Amino acid sequence: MPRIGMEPLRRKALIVAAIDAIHDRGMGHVTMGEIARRAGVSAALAHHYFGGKDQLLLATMRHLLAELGDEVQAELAKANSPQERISAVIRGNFSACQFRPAVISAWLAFYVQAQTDPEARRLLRIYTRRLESNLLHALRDLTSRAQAERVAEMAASLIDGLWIRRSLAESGPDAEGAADLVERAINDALKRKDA
Amino acid sequence: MPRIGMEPLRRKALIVAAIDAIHDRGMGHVTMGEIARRAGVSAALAHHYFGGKDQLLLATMRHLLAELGDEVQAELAKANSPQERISAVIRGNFSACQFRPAVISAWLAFYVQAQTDPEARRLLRIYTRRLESNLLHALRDLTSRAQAERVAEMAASLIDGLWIRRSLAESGPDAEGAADLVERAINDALKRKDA
Amino acid sequence: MPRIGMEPLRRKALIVAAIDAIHDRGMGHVTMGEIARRAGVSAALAHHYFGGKDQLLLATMRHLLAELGDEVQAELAKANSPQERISAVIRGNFSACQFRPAVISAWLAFYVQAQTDPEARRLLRIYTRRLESNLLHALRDLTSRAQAERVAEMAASLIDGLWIRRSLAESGPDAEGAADLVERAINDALKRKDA
Amino acid sequence: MPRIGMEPLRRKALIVAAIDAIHDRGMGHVTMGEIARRAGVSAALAHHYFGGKDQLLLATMRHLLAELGDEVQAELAKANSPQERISAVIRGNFSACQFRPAVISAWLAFYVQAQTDPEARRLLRIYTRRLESNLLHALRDLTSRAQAERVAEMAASLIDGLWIRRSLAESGPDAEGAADLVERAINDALKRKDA
DNA sequence: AATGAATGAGTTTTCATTCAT
DNA sequence: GATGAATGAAAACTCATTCAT
Repeated sequence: MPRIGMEPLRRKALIVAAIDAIHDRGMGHVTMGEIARRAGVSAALAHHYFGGKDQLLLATMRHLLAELGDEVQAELAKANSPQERISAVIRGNFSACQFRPAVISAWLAFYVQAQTDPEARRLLRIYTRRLESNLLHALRDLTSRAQAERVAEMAASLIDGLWIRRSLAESGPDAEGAADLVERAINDALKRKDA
Repeated sequence: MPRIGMEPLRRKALIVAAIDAIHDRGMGHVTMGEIARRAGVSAALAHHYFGGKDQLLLATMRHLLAELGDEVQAELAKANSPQERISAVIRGNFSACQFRPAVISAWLAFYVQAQTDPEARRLLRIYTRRLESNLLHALRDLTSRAQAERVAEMAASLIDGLWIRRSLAESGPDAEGAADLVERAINDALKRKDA
Repeated sequence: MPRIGMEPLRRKALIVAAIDAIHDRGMGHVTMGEIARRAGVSAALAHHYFGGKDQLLLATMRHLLAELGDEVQAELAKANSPQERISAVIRGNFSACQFRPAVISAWLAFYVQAQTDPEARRLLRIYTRRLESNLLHALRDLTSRAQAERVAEMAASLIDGLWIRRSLAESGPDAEGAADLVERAINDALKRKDA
Repeated sequence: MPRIGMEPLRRKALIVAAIDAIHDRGMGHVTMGEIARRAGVSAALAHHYFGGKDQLLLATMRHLLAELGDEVQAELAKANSPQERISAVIRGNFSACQFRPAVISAWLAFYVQAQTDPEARRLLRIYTRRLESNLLHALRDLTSRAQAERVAEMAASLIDGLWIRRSLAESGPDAEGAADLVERAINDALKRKDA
């Protein structure tokens, strides 16, 4: 029962299905058929819209990247001080929507993909740079450039590390706890005088 | 020309080949044939030795895990103070052999694997717990139990995060720099009085 | 924006597109989608007009056949002697419109098609017989029936052979040269006394 | 029941099966599965040995080309005069093994293939040049260079044309008749004084 | 012990064709 | 009349795995 104007809806449905499929089956075992089935369409349609498995996966990654960017921006828009901006970046990264198991699985899978696929690597580098740049920006008002860079790198690594550990955790730190942990580490680091 | 006593050598060669293959082709694209070719044996032999692809991959993971454990133990054996023990755990985790791109790729791939494969998950949890336990042990002599736990979690996350970021870096933090970064964060955290 | 009276134009455009598509992609790789795209319509429409891929291809063949017939008839209409009629048949077969690479490719493809498809075979036999009959007719006034038949067969084969070779040629005989070659061969054959 | 040393046998069987399959189904409809089934092996094995459909088809073409070359060489080896050499080239091209319907179909299909596939084109050009060169060589002892070239081109075209017509014929010229027809045309052409 | 031979099961991919609008 | 949407069916291709030697 084809209706017109379905394309964007199907694309979105396929991307959402891809995230879940990656979580459930593992990147190595996702098939177009599986993804399409979850999205309620035929594998042929998924091909038609995305051109192939790899491109569907990259589109999924771009979607995740954009969503994360939006989430951080939304938090930043509400911030009124350097402290609040730091907090906003951190909380954006740990927002409910990002910290879901399926999404974490997908991010991890893309990190793996990026080891071999140049386009995935390029996309992931954008995320990496943006995170560091956001942190650096907020820290610049609080300390020296040299220390700001060190702290930003530490904070970015910590965020990634908490994500990756979360993927294994039965319970582990919830989003709230993770954000607090990062903020505390930043504050501790900023107290250091000699840096 | 089969010779006696070849089995352990073949197994080792296959595991090393698996690590490289995962790095070069990506976990999703490694094949028994590819691994066997790199190891200079037939796919049938790889199968014969390990019983199947999944088991070869798990054996590779166990190998990595054991190697990391040995490396940390070797560092710890040389340590004579709490501070040195902390440093030993960190440096063990960033040792030259562990911080090679191919090895990082493989670890990442196993994190992904662990999302769906219970045995991989079990093995990875062993690593996680061992790391935290090692850190906790060293920190117990320097601070309160509550703070030691918080700092250990932070340090463990930081180590994982630096690994994952390293996998994308063109240059990124070298092993030395990564270790320093973690030690500094631990020291900063320990200075905090209220915790 | 559908307008009335478009059907014949669409049909023609699709047939022309089919010829080009066969040339560019090869008969084995032509798709309805490709042909329709070249003709600027949807695949569904192509289907609607012709009833299916096979029928579009057969229509294309009929078009080529008709065009060749017309061209030979046009030349014949101007001929006033047996010699001129022979020349007319040959020149009709090598007329500019027929000797284009895309058209040659299409003819070749239909020869292949005819090996398995009875309708294509039937159509191609019509061409074959018409060519031989045209030649025979012109030759009957110049020699014995037996020799006329032999020469006609030789000439027809030569025409087909020059076509097929032309399809591979970087330069090869142009239409003019090809026609001269055939005429000369016919004249040489007619000089033979004993036949 | 795998035995060693099967590879060459399988390759040959697959090539023979490919020729028959092309004849029966038409190049556009041959499938690896069909060819493999005729050869009595799995489609996977055909892939394993040839790497893909295109390459199996090219291998088939190379086989046909080599066979034709051998056949002409065998005839040439027995020839002791220019006249006999000409006859040898012609008879080699129409030898029983070459003039079988399935083989003719395959050749035709490769002509079509050559319109789009550079490798097929290259291979076919080799055949084309070899035929012309063989004819030219034999003719050089009988007439001027200029006339030898013209006659060689005519003869080569005639050979190709007789093949292509044969592919449609219910009866048509048998190998013997085709060879005679070409020889006669050559002799007629050589009688011409002014060339 | 080791391997070439062989395949079945499964995946991606392609495409003619159908249908609601 | 014309098309975007959608798919079933079939094809190429991949690969872990088995087996005779």
